[in-house]
Amino acid sequence: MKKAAQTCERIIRAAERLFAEQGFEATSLREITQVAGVNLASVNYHFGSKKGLIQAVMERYQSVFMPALQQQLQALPATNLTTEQVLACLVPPLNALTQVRQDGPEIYLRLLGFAYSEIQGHLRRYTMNRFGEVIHQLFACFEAANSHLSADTLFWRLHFALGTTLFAQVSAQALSEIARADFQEADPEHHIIERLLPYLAAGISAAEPPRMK
Amino acid sequence: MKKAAQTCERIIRAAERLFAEQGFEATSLREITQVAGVNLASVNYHFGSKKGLIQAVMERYQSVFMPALQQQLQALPATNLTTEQVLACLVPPLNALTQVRQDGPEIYLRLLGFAYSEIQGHLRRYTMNRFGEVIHQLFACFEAANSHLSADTLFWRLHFALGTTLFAQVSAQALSEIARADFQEADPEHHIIERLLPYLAAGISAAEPPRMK
DNA sequence: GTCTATAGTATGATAGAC
DNA sequence: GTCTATCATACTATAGAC
Repeated sequence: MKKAAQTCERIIRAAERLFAEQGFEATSLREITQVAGVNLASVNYHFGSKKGLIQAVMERYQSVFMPALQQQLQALPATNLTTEQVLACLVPPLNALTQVRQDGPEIYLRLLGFAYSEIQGHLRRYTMNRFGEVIHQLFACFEAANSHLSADTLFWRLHFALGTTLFAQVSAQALSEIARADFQEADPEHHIIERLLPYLAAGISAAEPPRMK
Repeated sequence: MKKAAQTCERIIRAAERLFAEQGFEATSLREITQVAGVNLASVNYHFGSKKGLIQAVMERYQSVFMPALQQQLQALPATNLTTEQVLACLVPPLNALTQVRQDGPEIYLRLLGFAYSEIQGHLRRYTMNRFGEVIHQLFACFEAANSHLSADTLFWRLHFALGTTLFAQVSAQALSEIARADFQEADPEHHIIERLLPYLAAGISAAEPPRMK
């Protein structure tokens, strides 16, 4: 039947918007099905459970983002890597998410942020199982670009950078409103990523501080 | 009666631990009262509502942290400020939170993180009303230390830095476990703040990138 | 101040008619 | 595949006895 695919898509599109706005736990199946204009029971029919729906939503983005990232990483020069170059690899895969949905890049980062801060352990496990290899490649590139740093310092800084990005996106809307009021900034959040990259690159590559005892 | 103060304190101490571990929404009054060993109804008797309890928990920390921060800021030199110096002002007030509770510094940062990412609008309003002046002083110091940056760039970067810090603390436990496994790091999370400061300082003060159109 | 009992509401999930 | 109706469960909050 044609109806099924239509219902699935309506559910997915409503769910990803609401999840990105409010987080996973704060969004109820009732809300999703109401916005989607479908019956409450259809979520469980098509996705088994709320958890299944969450994974289906993430899968749509990861399956575009991760291969695109892999491609970018492989196109990097083998020597003289810079942190800026590696960070720049993340931008095209992010922009490619517009093919999933018009505002796909923002949606995906927000979903990631909630996945990380809510204790959705199953999501982290699922991502590492499915795309662990790409993630490791990305780490290796950062290591190549930062040979002046010890492995543990780089590890922490990369997670700081991930945290900065996710947090920035989750609070992007609120911050944009404040910024607009304070500085007459017309820019919507499209350019947050441009503001972010210099900050991230400088933070990641900062000289290793003397280790105090 | 003596009983009342005891009950209040048992509730507060249980609540702040659970809130810091799981977030505000994910922690139920049932869980809190069970851990505290008091009756379910006593929360509403003593604090009026769950929202009232949340504010009482935050107030205990803010009322120590904010005056200490104000004192640090006033002791800063009037000229030649550096970003590192301003950031360093945040450390003693944070450490002072051990007087609220042994693990007060970690607890407070985690509470802040959840307050920020969950849409606890009332918390933000309450904090700005109560301590807005100190926050503005802090911003002014960062401006003085970064005259090479435009006001809007600095605004974004300070929020990035706040995000980095909160996110780092919320994921500190998970990251510490991974780090311990990967690098035989014995350090518990005590030193996260030391790892954080160089990253933050470099990110905040990074040269302004050429503005692309 | 403390307790029991319960009202009132919202959730995820499912059985069964169509 | 879709719907209605409902179950089982969890939550915040409160009334009223002690």
